[in-house]
Amino acid sequence: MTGTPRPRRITSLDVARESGVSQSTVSRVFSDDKRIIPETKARVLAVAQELGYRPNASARSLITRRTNLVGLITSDLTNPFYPLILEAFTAQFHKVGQRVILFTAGTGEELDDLLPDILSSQVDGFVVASASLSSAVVRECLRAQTPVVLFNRTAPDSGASQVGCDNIGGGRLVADVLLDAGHSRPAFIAGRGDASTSRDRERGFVERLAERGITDVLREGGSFTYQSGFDGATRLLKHSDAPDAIFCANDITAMGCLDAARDLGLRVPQDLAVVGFDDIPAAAWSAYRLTTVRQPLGEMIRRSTIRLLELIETSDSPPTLEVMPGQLVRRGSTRPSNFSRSHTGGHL
Amino acid sequence: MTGTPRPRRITSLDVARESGVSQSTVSRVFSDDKRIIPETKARVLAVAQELGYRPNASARSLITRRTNLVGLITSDLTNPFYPLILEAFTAQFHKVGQRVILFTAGTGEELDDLLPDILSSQVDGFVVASASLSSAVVRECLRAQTPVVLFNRTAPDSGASQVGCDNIGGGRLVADVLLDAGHSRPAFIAGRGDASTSRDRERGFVERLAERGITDVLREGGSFTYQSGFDGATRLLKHSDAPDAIFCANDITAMGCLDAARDLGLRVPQDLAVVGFDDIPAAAWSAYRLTTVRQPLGEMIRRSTIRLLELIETSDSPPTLEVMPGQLVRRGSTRPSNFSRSHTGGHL
DNA sequence: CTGAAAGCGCTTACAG
DNA sequence: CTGAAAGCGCTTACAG
Repeated sequence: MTGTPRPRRITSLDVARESGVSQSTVSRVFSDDKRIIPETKARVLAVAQELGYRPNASARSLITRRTNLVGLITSDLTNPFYPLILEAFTAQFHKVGQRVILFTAGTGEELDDLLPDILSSQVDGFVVASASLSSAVVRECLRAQTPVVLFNRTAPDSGASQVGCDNIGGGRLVADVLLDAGHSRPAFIAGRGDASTSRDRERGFVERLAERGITDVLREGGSFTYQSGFDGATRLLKHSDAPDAIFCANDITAMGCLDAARDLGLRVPQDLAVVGFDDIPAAAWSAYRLTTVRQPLGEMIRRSTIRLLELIETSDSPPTLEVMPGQLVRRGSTRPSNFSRSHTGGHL
Repeated sequence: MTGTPRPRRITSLDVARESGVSQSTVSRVFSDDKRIIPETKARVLAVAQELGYRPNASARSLITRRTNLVGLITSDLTNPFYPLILEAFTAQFHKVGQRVILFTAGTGEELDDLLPDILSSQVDGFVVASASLSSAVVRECLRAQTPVVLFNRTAPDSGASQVGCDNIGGGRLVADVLLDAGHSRPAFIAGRGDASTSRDRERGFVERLAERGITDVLREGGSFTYQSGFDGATRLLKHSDAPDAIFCANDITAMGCLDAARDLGLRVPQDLAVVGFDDIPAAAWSAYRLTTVRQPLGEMIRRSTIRLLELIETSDSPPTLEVMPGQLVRRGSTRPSNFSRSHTGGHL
C-alpha cells in the first residue's frame, strides 16, 4: 500500500535544496522579487528548468486569494458573435496573465441552471456577455464579492459595471438609412425578449421611425438565431401587407431573413431591404452583403478587460457605465439614400 | 495598517463553530462523506447556507492534486466548427464537475506561442482540438504528466490518445459521390498544410479517384477559412481547364467556394459541384445547401470526455485510438448519382 | 539580499 | 459516526 501512487511533484523545496538556497528564495525568484540578485536568480532558474519545476498555482492562490482565473459567460455559441468576442477576450486576458473559464448555455438550455457551477468556480471576476442570463446570477456574484462586468447588456439595479454599444442609437441609424432610401413599410424581427440589446435596438428603431412619421411597424419575435430570422421573415413576407424593409436584432437573424427572401424569389435590395446588427464576418460574404451596425468590439473588449482588472485589484471601486457608438456599414442589402422607387436597375 | 483590507472569507472553521461540530465534519459534509449522519449534515448545510460558505477550491486542490480544470485547445474560432465542439465539450465537462479553460490562437497567431501559458496552467488534462498545434506542445504536456486527448487530429509518436473521424474514408466517399454523378475534372482545396485532417481527406479523395481511373486532380492550398475557399475557387474556376467539381477540406472553405462560383455566374450543381466536410449548421442554410461529410460529433465528444477522465483517474493507462466513420449528407450542391451531363433542368 | 517560520483552508489517515 | 492533528506547496511579514 506504500507504492508510488503518483511520481511526487517537484516543489520549490526540491529546487531550493538542489541550488543551495532557501525555499523562500526560490519562491521570490518565481514571483519576480526585485531584491534577489541576478546570480542567485540565474542559478535557481537553471535548476528549476532542469528539474522541470513549475510553481503550484493552488498553493499560490491559497495565500494570495487570487486564482488568476476569470469566468466568461456567454450564450449560444452558434451565434458567430460570441466566438468572435470569446476569442478576443481570451487573447486579452492571456496577455495580463489571466486564464479564461468558459460558461455557456447551448440553445435551449437555461444559463441560470449553471448558477451553482458559476458561483463555486472561484474566479477572480466575471465577464457576463450573455444576452439572456438573468440578473439573479449577477446579483449572486456581487453578493459573493466577485467583480462582474456586463458586456453589451444591462442588468438594472445590479450595481455591476457595464460596457456596451449604444443600441438605441444604432436602432435610430437603421431607421434613418431605411427611410432615406424611400422605404415606407418597415418591420422588425426581435431577438430574445429577455435581452436588453434587442429591446434597445427596437426602441431606437421605432422611436426614430415615429419621429419621422411612421408609427406602423410590423414585428416578429425571434431568438437571435438564423432559423428565427428565416421563419420570421417568411411569415412577414407571405403576409398581404408585406414589409419593404426588415431590421433584424442581429446579423445572424438577418442572414436567415435574407435566405427566406431569396427562397421567395424577392430581389434584395429592390423589393426588400434588410439590415442587421453586429457586423460579424459573415455579413460581408458575397451571399449576403449585409448592411449592418458595426459594434466597436475591439474597444469594447479592451475596456471591459481593463475595467474587470481594476475591479479585481480594488474591489470597492464604484460601478461604471461605458457606452460606445455603433457605426453603420452599408452593403448591398440596402439601397443608397434618395433611391427613388422607380429605379429598377441593379442586381443582387 | 490593521484595517479590513478585504472582508475575511467564510471558512469551514466558521461553519464548524457556528454549527457546533469540528472542522473535519464540515469538510466531510461538503465532500459528501457517507459516514456523516443526516441530522449533522442538515445542520451543517443550513449554517453554511446562512453564512454563504463555499469550499475553497485552491485549498482542496492543494491536497487532492486535482484542479477540476481541463484545458481545451482550439484554433481559429471564426471557423464555426470550433464553437460547435467548444459548446459541446463544456457541456460534457460541466456534467462531470470539470470546468473548461480555453486556449485559442486567433487567425495568424501561432498557437505554439501559448505554450508557456498552457504548460503552467495546472489543469487535470487537455483536449487538443486544434488542427495546427505542433506536436511539440503535446509532447511537453505528456512529459509534465498531464493527460492529453487529441480530438480529430493526429500527432505521430506522441503517445497521446486520439479520438477522430475517418478522414481518409470520408475523402473516399466524396470521390465516389462526384464520380457517380458524372464528374470528370475534380479539384481539391486544402486546409492548412500542417493539419492531418486536411492531408487525410485529400489522401482518401485522391486515392479513390485514382482507383476509378482519375489521376489528374487540380489542387489549391488553403487555410480552413471562408476566404481561402473563395480565393482558391476563383483561381480554379478562372482557369482554362476549370474543374467541374470541387472538394473542400472543410465546410467553411466550401462556403467561400460556393460564393465564388455564384459571383462568377456558375450554376450549382449543373456547372459545378461542391462538397465540404464537417456538416456545420450553416451547411444546411438555403444559401448553400452544401453536400458534405458529417462527422459524428456528439459521439466523438462523448468518447473524448470519457477517455480524458479515465486518463486523469489512472494516468498510466496506455494510449488508445478511436476512429469513427463520417456520413455523407447529400444536399443541393451536388447532382444525384447517375446524372447525365445532358440534363440541364433544376435550379440552385 | 536571504532565511526561518507562520499560515492560507482544506483533506485524510489515525484514533476512539 | 466524529474529532485532533498533520500536511498539501506556496507567500510574506519579520529578522538579520
